[in-house]
Amino acid sequence: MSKENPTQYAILGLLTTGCTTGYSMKQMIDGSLNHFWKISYGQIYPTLKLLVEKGFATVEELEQEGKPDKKEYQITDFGMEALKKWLEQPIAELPVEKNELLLKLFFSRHQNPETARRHLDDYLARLLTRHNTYEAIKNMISTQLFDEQDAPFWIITLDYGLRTTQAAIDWCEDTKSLLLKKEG
Amino acid sequence: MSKENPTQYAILGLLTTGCTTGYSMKQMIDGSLNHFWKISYGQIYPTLKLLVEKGFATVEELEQEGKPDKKEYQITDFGMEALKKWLEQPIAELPVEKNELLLKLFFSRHQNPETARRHLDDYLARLLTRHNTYEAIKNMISTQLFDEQDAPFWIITLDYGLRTTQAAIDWCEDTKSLLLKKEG
DNA sequence: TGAGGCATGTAAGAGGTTACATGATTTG
DNA sequence: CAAATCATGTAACCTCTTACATGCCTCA
Repeated sequence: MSKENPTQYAILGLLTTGCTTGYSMKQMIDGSLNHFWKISYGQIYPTLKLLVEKGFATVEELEQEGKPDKKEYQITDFGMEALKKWLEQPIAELPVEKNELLLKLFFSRHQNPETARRHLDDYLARLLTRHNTYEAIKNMISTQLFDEQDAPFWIITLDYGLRTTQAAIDWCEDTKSLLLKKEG
Repeated sequence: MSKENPTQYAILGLLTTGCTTGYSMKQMIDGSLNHFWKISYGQIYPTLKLLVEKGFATVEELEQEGKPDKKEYQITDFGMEALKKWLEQPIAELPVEKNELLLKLFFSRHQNPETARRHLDDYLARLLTRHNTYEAIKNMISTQLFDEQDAPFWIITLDYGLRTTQAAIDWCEDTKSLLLKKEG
C-alpha cells in the first residue's frame, strides 16, 4: 500500500483536472507537473490501461472528424477513493536530485578553473530560464484560471519551484565570484 | 561520449579522493555525495569491475588480519584522462526532482486541509534535519580537512544544499500559514 | 550471544527513457 | 511541400533499488 508507485496516482489525479486523453495529459504534465514529476508517453499509455484494469477508470473510444480517433478516460468512484486514500498516506521520503553540476564541482580539483566557471554560467542561464517559465505559468494560472478550484494549490507548487530556483541562482552567482577570488 | 552514465564517473572520481575499496566508497557517498548523487552497493561493485575492464582502474586483492579480504582499486593514467575529459563535457540538463509532497499538494483539492498541513509538518521536520546534517558535514570538512585540496569544492556543494534546503524551509512555513488563513 | 562494523557480491525486478511505428489534418 | 498538431502505442534498453547470501571479528 505505502510502496505503490506515485506516477500511477499522478495519472489518476490528472483525470480529475479535466484531462481525458493520454495526449492532453502529456501536455498538462509538460506545462504544470514537469518541475516535480516528469512523465513520458511510454509511461502514460500503459498506466492508463492499468487504471482501467484496476477499475480506477473507464475508457470510451471516440471517432473524430478531421482528427485521429481518441480514447477518453474517466475516473470511477472506486478510483476517486483510491486517489484520496493515497493522498492521506504519509510522504515516503525527501527527494534526492541527481545533480551533475555538483558532481563535477565535487571533483573540480582536477579541472581547469575556467571550465568550472563555464559550467556555472551554463547552469545559471538555465536556472534563469526555468525561473521565467515558472513565473509565466504562475501568471497564466492566476489570470486565466482564477475560478478553477485547483488553482491555489497549483500556485503553491510553483512557488516552491520559484523559491528553490532563486536560491540556486543566488548560489551560482556567489560561487562564481568565489572562484574568481580564488584564482586571484 | 556525451551520454555516458555519470554514476560511472562518480565512482571513478572517488578513486581520486582516497577511497580505495567499494566499502569505503559507500561510506564516503553516504556522508558527502548523498545530497546530490546516491549510489548503492548494487551499483558500486559492478561498476568497479567495469572500470577495471575499461582500463580506468587496477585492482589488488589484499588479505587482512582479523578482517575480511578486500580489493583495493587505483585509478590509472588512462582513467584520470577519462575523468578529466568527462569533467570538461557540458552538463546534460537541469535535474528534475521527483517530489511526492508537491504531487500530493497539486491534487489537494480532494484532500482534507488537515492532511495537507500534516504533510507539510512532516516535510518541514525532515528539511530541518537535512539542514542540520549539511551544517555538521560542512563544519567537519572545514575543521578536519582544511589541508585537503578537495575541501573547498566539497564545501561549495554543501552550500548548494544549504541554500536550497533553506528556501524549501521558508516555503514550507509560508505555505503552512497560507493554508491556515485559507480555512479562516 | 547478539549487534554492529568490515567486506564483497548477485539476481530479480521496478521504474523510466528513447526510438520507433502509424497516420490524418492543418498551417505556413 | 514540409512541418506541426493531434493521437496512440510498443519494444528495447538503461539505471537503479532491494533483498539476499556469505563470513569473520569485536565489543558490550
